[in-house]
Amino acid sequence: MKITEITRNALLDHATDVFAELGYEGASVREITRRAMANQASINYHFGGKEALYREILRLAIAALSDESPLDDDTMGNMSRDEAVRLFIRQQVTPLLKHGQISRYLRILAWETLAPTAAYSKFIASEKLPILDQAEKIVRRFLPETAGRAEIAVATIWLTAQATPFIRHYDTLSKPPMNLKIDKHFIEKLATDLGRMAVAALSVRDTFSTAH
Amino acid sequence: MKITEITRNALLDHATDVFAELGYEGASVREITRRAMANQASINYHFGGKEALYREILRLAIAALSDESPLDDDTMGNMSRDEAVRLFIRQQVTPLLKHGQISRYLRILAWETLAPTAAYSKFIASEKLPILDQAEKIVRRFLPETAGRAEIAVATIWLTAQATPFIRHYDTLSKPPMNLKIDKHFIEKLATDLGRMAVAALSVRDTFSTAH
DNA sequence: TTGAATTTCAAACAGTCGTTTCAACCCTTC
DNA sequence: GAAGGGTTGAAACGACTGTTTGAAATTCAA
Repeated sequence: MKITEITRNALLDHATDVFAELGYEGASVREITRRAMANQASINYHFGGKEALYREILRLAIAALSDESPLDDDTMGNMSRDEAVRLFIRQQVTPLLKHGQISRYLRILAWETLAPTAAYSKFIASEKLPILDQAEKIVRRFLPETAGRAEIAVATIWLTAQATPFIRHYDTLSKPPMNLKIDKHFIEKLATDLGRMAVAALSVRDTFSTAH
Repeated sequence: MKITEITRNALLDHATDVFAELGYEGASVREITRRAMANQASINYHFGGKEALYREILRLAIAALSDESPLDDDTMGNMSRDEAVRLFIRQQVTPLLKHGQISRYLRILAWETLAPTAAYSKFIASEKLPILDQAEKIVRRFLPETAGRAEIAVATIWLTAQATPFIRHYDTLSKPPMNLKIDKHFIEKLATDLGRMAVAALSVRDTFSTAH
């Protein structure tokens, strides 16, 4: 590996750390270059500035998180609605497994929900996240035909939020005093339990009409 | 009202805005004093510094959010487990109603979960939030006696997270393109639906044993 | 109204921020 | 091995940060 790529990769790696810890504004060029043992001006040379470096990391984050979407419309249509829910939940939970690899990306995106950067806004303007669309399609199969916009919106948000607390509370689970081992077995059980609970919760919305 | 209290209150009010928008680090003394139409040094004079002002706002936030906890152990023990879940959910959802009054506090606390300040750490060290305890007690009534630590932890986190996405996505719901009116009727229906779904989901954990 | 205390004000301080600069260095290629 | 472009290095720039300062203005009691 060329020496120029070494510093470039070191900058990317440590910048991901710092951005995840402190957010875009909180991360300083000096701290990133200090950890990467690179010069203070190296970011401007290799990437063209702090924001350009952040854009590159955002690109890697989106790529790493979106390369696994086994849920396309066709396969989803051929499943029962219960199976669709379970697969959707499983898809949301599995990132926990390679937490060490993508936890930094998840945390960077968490920062974006609270303090959206200009770089991120431009990003999602071009890229579209089909998660909400998928969730809405699944949810519609449980709600009655007469369901209004509000009901659909609430159920959709609810479904997309079933897995997020565990990603958010990863540290709470894995560190003292809980000390749970987040391994493949744990994820498997979590996906199974959450899937069954979600099916049960959504099924309730079907048996009784909630319209007034 | 004395003129000194006017500036003091203006500082508190606009500082709450800025802290909610930009977080503690992102909020600048100059921006706060500019909005409050006060002098740049007024924060140091009235509160003793930026951090002291933030502590005061944290104190107000905790007070505003904790004055409403109708769920003590006694009343909860006299309820059926289904009623306990529904009341717990309702308690979590109701802050949405006076969103205009406490949304800024909620957002400040959301910042704290991502970037905890020293002021906040000292705060929660003395104050304890019984929400997790309440949730765990409720959850235990649904899980089998043989349930392990992991199962209880997962279910507890799940229950506490049922209402949060709607508080987090308040803007998504109330602003275009959704434009849902978050009024008393909406909250009532949301609490009812979420409560029924949560009961259904938790009940599943009881009917079948999940132990291997 | 006078006089003392409180509050406001503009200016300056030391520190950090991202970026620019240009000489010094490394490494490839001839 | 020397030339040349690619890369690194230390220093400096202007803009921003929270805080301090001391004089000016305002408020309140006598």
